[in-house]
Amino acid sequence: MAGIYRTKQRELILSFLRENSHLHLTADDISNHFSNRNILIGRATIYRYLNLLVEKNIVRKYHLGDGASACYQFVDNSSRCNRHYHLKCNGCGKLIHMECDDLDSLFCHLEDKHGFRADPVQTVVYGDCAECANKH
Amino acid sequence: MAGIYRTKQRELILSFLRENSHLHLTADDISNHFSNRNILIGRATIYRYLNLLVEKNIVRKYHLGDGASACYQFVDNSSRCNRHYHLKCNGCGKLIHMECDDLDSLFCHLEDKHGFRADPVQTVVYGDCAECANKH
DNA sequence: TTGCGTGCAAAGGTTTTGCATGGCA
DNA sequence: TGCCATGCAAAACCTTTGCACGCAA
Repeated sequence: MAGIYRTKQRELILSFLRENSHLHLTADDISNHFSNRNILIGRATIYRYLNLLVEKNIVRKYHLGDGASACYQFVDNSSRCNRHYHLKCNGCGKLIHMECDDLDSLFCHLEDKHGFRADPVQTVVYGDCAECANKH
Repeated sequence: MAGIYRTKQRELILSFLRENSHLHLTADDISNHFSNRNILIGRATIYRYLNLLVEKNIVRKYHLGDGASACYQFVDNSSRCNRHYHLKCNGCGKLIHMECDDLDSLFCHLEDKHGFRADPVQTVVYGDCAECANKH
């Protein structure tokens, strides 16, 4: 059985994720955040705890773009991040958080008509943002 | 200038991708396919050629799910794979290729109203398929 | 013949694992 | 005290790079 002890490191990591629940953080971001403040948390601890949190559905794991490293995001059920959608621009790499009723209804449609319960938090739409699309 | 020579290896890799344009293949899949047939193609060659093909928009690169390795898919402009959408089930891992007019209009909406030119080929919707959703 | 393409090996970056130690309950 | 969690280092994994050789044009 894992995840039953409350430790300093876990509190710190979880707080950091919670305070940045609007962002997609890499394991590296988390590691750097603490090493910059001279707080020592081993990378292994970070990875182990992140995997635990993903299993418990407390954080979400993404692979954004071609980058090799995974991103993690706190799942805040009370925030709007559950109600908006993520668009990732191939041109500038920008991640857009967008609220849109049409997208809401689309996800309902997928569930009602196709039986697929899509997860807006986890899904990322790739393409080109307005600025980058104009350049082409 | 790269990609100007026609070699045996490139023909083999491209044929394999084209014949499996409905699948998302990893570099490992490609490597294994040939090594199983005692055809020697170095991994470096595979990666270099795949990157070349991605640059030329002949294949698409994905990161599906939590897996660490990237997937590649031949872009067949004459097939329907350009007109349908990909749903990935978190439960069973199944990749669903779905055609849907509502999704078509959504992508138009994103471009018309939000200026975001979404790429349906590259975008994957995550969630639970009908079967897996019922289990919960 | 020229110069790109290849294979091998080594290096690079990210994530996982083994092990002894440390710390929560 | 028992057992999980931690940190370190090493390993595992995927991908890229350097280099000498091979091969297409």
